[in-house]
Amino acid sequence: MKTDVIAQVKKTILDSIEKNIKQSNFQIKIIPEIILLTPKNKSHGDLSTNIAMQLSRELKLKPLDIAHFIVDNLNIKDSIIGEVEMVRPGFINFCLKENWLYQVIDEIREKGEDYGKVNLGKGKKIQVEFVSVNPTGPLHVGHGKCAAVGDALSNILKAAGYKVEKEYYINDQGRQIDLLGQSVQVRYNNLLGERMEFPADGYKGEYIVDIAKEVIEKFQDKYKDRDDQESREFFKEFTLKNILEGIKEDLKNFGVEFDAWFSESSLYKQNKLQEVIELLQQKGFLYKEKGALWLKTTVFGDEKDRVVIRKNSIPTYFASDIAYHQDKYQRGFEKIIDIWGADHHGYIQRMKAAVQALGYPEDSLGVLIVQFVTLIRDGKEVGMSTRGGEFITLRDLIKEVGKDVARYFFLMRSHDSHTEFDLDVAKSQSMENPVYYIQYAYARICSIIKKAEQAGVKMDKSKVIKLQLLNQEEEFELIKKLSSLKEVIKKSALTWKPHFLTTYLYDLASSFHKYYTVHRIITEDEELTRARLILIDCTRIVLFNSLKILGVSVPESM
RNA sequence: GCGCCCGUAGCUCAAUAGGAUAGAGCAACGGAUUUCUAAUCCGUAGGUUGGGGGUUCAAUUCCCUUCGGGCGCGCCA
Repeated sequence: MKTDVIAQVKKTILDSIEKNIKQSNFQIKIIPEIILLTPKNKSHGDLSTNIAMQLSRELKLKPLDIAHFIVDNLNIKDSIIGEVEMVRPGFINFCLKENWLYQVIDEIREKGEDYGKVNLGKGKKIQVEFVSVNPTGPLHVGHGKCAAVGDALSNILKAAGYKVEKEYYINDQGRQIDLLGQSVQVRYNNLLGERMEFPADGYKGEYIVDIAKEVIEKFQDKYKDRDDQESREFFKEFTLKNILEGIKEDLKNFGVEFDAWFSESSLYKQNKLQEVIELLQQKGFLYKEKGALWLKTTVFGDEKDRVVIRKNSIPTYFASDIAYHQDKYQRGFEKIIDIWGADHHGYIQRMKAAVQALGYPEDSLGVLIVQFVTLIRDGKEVGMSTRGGEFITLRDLIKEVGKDVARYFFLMRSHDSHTEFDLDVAKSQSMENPVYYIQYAYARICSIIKKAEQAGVKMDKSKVIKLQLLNQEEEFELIKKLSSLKEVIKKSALTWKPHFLTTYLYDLASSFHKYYTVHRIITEDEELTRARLILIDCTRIVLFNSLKILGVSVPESM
């Protein structure tokens, strides 16, 4: 089994440095974590550490002197490590012999679809809950960004060795749902010529009328001019089901599949809410005031205490959420990630407080805030107000630009910065569009491999490949890029930022395109051709694995 | 008023868990194709990282302050 070359070299170096420091006369309490990273400037070597500078303050010595001591006593017997040098402030840089790059190729060939996986999570159970839009209307583009981020992050965490479950929480309960049912009921009656007053804060969207029309199609005037319990229940359920199906379908078309759909009303049916209130009562975090029941969230740093049961004895949304989160922990998740839109950020503190009141550590719950999306058309902002009439749903967006482009655009920037989504760029099949740029690299590789096969050069595992023939600058660059996938996955998983992977993919595609332009893959020299084919096939594998994580498809021809 | 996020090239954004000369794309200008897909590649130009302090050997990154933009501050969800 080919193992991770870089990881091995790192270990060798780290062990030696650490041993070295320990054996010295240095008076240090705790040795800081020694970090080896890849310098952006290649004249600084393949790996670099800043440990000498980190130690300099405590030791009151010049960083360069410390670096000298470390390097002089370095005992590294790894054939792959070449030169070691010290530079200005106190960096220690390691140059590796070119051999290591060929080992990367071997590793990729051997691991194939598993290349890029790391065991950071060690099987830890983690839940990612996202989208969770109230089922009172269709998904809009902002929800699409949450969906893309949540889905990609889940895939990244899986690749990083966590056991991940994706969940959607359905608020299928309470006043808003009653109101939703009523809205359709009134529209239904209106369509049938009945005069019935529309609820004051009812849902006014056109989709409500569409649902009413569907009721007519299926049930004609069966519920006409009725306002009894049965008809109300009927409209509520019909509408809920209808909208939820739409949401599920939209998400499916967007490439997002959830492992679980969790219904709020199930919490009530199973008495979970009552249980959690009693638990909090026992723990002494609840008190009565002004006829309502309050949770002492201020104990855990919230601005003010929050109501869980209203004066009218109806629980708040917050109460359901507490019960819901308790249920998550009871299902054995060690870590919970909630992904919310930016308009909910004010909710983080109270949710974290609730989790702590339940007895779980603060950082067991992580909340990821996804900033808003602005759509641009013809250089102008597209109004997103529901009333404005220009409202664009996720479904519209997918229809207009396609799933791949939509997903990529949502993932190419950091989730905590606003996304400016230019529809014209997204639709252009040109170099402006980064999605095509990356997919094109993949298609190009597939095309070359096919061509080589037709010419009789097949990638044969049994043949000995002379990887040493890969000695061009562009080839080294490309292999180095290939080697850094694992670091990228690791970083994305630790910071919960999928955009690191997106950026990486673009760079990788760029390295390949450059290589392609300068060198021919299929040459007169069969051995060279074989070596180069292996290289681009490895590139294909890495592109494939990364695009799969992002949920963007891989076309073999374009 | 209080809290959170953001401010980097003309525009949209990056910047490895504080690191070395702040990088891409678009737009502008100039080049490359008898070649495995030009949806590509190369070059030029473009910056006081909003302003001002501080911490550090080292700050776009951390702290304080100020300005500008977004969002949130219900017994709504």
